[in-house]
Amino acid sequence: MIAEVNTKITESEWEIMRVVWTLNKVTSKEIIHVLQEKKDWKPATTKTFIGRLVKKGMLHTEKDGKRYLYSAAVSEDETVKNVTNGFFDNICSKDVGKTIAEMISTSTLSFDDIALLEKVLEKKKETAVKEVKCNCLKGQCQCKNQSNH
Amino acid sequence: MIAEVNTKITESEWEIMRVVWTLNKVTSKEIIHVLQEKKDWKPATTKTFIGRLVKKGMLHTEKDGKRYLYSAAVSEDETVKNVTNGFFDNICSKDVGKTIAEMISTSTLSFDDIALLEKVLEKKKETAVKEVKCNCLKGQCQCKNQSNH
DNA sequence: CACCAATGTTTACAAGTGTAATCGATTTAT
DNA sequence: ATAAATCGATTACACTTGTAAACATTGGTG
Repeated sequence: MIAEVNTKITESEWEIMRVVWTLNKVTSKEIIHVLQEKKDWKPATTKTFIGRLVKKGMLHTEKDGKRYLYSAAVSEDETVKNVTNGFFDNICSKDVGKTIAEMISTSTLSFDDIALLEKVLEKKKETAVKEVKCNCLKGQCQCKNQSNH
Repeated sequence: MIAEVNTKITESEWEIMRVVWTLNKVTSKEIIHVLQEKKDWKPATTKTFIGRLVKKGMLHTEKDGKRYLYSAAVSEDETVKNVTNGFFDNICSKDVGKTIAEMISTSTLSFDDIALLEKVLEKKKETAVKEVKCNCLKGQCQCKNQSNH
């Protein structure tokens, strides 16, 4: 069986992972250094999070003399996907489109981004549905509120 | 000064809020009933979450005889926006577009959704930038990894 | 080779979260 | 009017998370 990786990630752990994703193979010293500036964490604090991530299986370790080189056991993409999925679970699937629209409106995007999004949308037409089915249970979204029999 | 509302919301609290957002003005009994099915929570559990939400200022109460009628003090839209903002804080602003594209790819969308998204994108062109500025600190995203001087 | 500095491990502790029982007040039914 | 049912408030408790100090180990330096 595959070694189980706990993909749930906390806010602080995310900070660590970002450094690892960026630098690929890092020592704790480097992570500590980066986060000391950004988050004003004491070295000990960063160490704690590193330790927890290793235990969770989200960081690989490779011995390098006295210390370890840390690397990511899960990709950033994968993690982002997990989080977004979890988030979309909290809203009615009918509202996902509207919510994405909202995100677009409030984000800063480049022309390239827009082009990409247009392309993706174009492609999406192939698999678009007439109406998204609501997956909520009665009492947890408007669609099923009035007349769902 | 405005009564402070703590907008941070936990997974379980979302469940409660969804019911309130849907039903607008509810008794604890109704909330309990809805969530007993979905989450298999004991009434006491639901009560705890309701209490915490009231304390946080996310639920308004209005006395109705012996009991209360609960209503939302924050809108679903607002809450969704808060959560997405928090989420986007965890990735490089340069990657927001790509991430939204990813969301579109993996979501089920209707033709109407796509039309809406196209419209929003069209509008977005007015304020699009040549290149999104990366807001990460060195060591936390690739853009600044190589040559940021 | 002994010691020091660096690095990982253990322990600590308060606050938040999930889960729930119990208590207390009060409305409603008998 | 008294008992029963209901509903909010209080208390409980384990686990997670943020924050960090103290401790232990060990590779490199003098």
